[in-house]
Amino acid sequence: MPERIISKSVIKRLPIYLRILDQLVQRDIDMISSKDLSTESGFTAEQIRKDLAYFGAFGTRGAGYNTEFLREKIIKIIGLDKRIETIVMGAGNLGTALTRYNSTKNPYVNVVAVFDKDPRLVGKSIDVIDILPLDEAPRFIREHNIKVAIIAVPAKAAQDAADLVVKHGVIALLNFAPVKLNVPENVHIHNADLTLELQSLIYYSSPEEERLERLRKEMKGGKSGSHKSFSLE
Amino acid sequence: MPERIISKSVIKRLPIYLRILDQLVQRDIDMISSKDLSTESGFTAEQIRKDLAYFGAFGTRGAGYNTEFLREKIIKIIGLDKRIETIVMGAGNLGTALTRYNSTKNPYVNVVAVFDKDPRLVGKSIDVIDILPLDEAPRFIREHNIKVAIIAVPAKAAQDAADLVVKHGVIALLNFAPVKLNVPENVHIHNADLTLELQSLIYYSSPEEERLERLRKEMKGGKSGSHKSFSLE
DNA sequence: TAGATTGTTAATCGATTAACAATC
DNA sequence: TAGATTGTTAATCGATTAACAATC
Repeated sequence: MPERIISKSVIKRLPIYLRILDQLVQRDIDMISSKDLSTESGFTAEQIRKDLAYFGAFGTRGAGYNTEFLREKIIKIIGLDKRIETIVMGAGNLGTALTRYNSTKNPYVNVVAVFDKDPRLVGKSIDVIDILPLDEAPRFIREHNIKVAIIAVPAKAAQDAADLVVKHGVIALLNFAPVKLNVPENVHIHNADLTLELQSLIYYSSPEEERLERLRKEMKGGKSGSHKSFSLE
Repeated sequence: MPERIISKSVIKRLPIYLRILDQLVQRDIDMISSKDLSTESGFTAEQIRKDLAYFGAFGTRGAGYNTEFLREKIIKIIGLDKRIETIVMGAGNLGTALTRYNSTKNPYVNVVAVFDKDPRLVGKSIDVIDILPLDEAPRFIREHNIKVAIIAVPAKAAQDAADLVVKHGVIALLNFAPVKLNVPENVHIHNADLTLELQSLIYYSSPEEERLERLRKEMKGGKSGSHKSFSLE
């Protein structure tokens, strides 16, 4: 049943496998077992085999996976076989960092333009990528058939930026603004809210015992006073 | 049983609830139901109630949650009640963006120093935050009792940067470098690999039918030729 | 053939959703 | 009291892990 929908968790692991395969191919290693992929990726060998098996039988029993072959397969599965062109909304520090990185070091995705509303930035460029005014975005998106955009504008401007690009054909957004964006349901959003990441990390920044002690204390303070879950057991 | 370990998925949602509560408190709204929290956050009301119930009974039946009270609780649960000081390794565009954002707009976490090995950057500052040379990091981490660090250096330098900060007391890392970091098991890592985010988003950047068509084609090309999962059913 | 490793099915685990009694 | 909404238990769903037959 190829028409089964593949879960997001599986899709999220594919680029990790791909990166490892890139390195293996580069080092002229041409076979790898799920066990070795496990060591490299941190996922279990069983999970890796299962993930790959959703898409076909790409390995050879007794031998493992041919790195070049598997790499090509994953590239095609994700849809990275044609060079993907994307745009960045916002030419601040974050937009600049993302543009720089993805116009040189990302082998599969290319930033082809950056848009900003600040007239002092417009006309400049980030490496060889031009910073264009916001109102040129519609035409650019259409002409280049842009499907993916990165939102790196301030929170207040994020919904407008999203609306603008979606209106002209973008259907996948990587959102760095700390807001929940509302988009039509055919549009996919990945939120990369760095503040949230950092805050949830704080939870783990004290030693285990301290954390549990803190929780125990907080639970005691429950709204309705004493409560059965405080029992020592 | 307060000593039960709380799952990562729950912890990841807490900062989202917190942000909403921040806004509600600011707007002087003092009660909110799980239903309304659901609308704001996108999670189901049941899930929100369940998440909160792990930590205690913070609501009032028939009425909902007191925003200020719940906000305080979540702050204490995450451990954001004392102002958290963090450092950024790497003063490139990404490091600069993260420093800027988290020294002004993040209400709970503060970047207090940035480290870079480039002598041309050292001595400068990002807003009011000094860029310090790498070899001052050990002393700084100890003196300020830094527990959280953000890795924003190039891939090649990331493991060294992680080793350095961990050696001197850091136990939580937010890693932006596109590499798997090896750390002792008491150290927590959140990976925020923007390249991977972008690549997995590409999977969703073509319309559903096209995606399935692509998969069907790829499966046909399985290593070992024809294979039972290609059947039309 | 013997050894290795895949692909797949079954078992387990964990997280989400549904339902509802408790209670404000 | 009646209406609303929580907190909690039970049911479902989905994802991971284990086991092993298939096969290179």
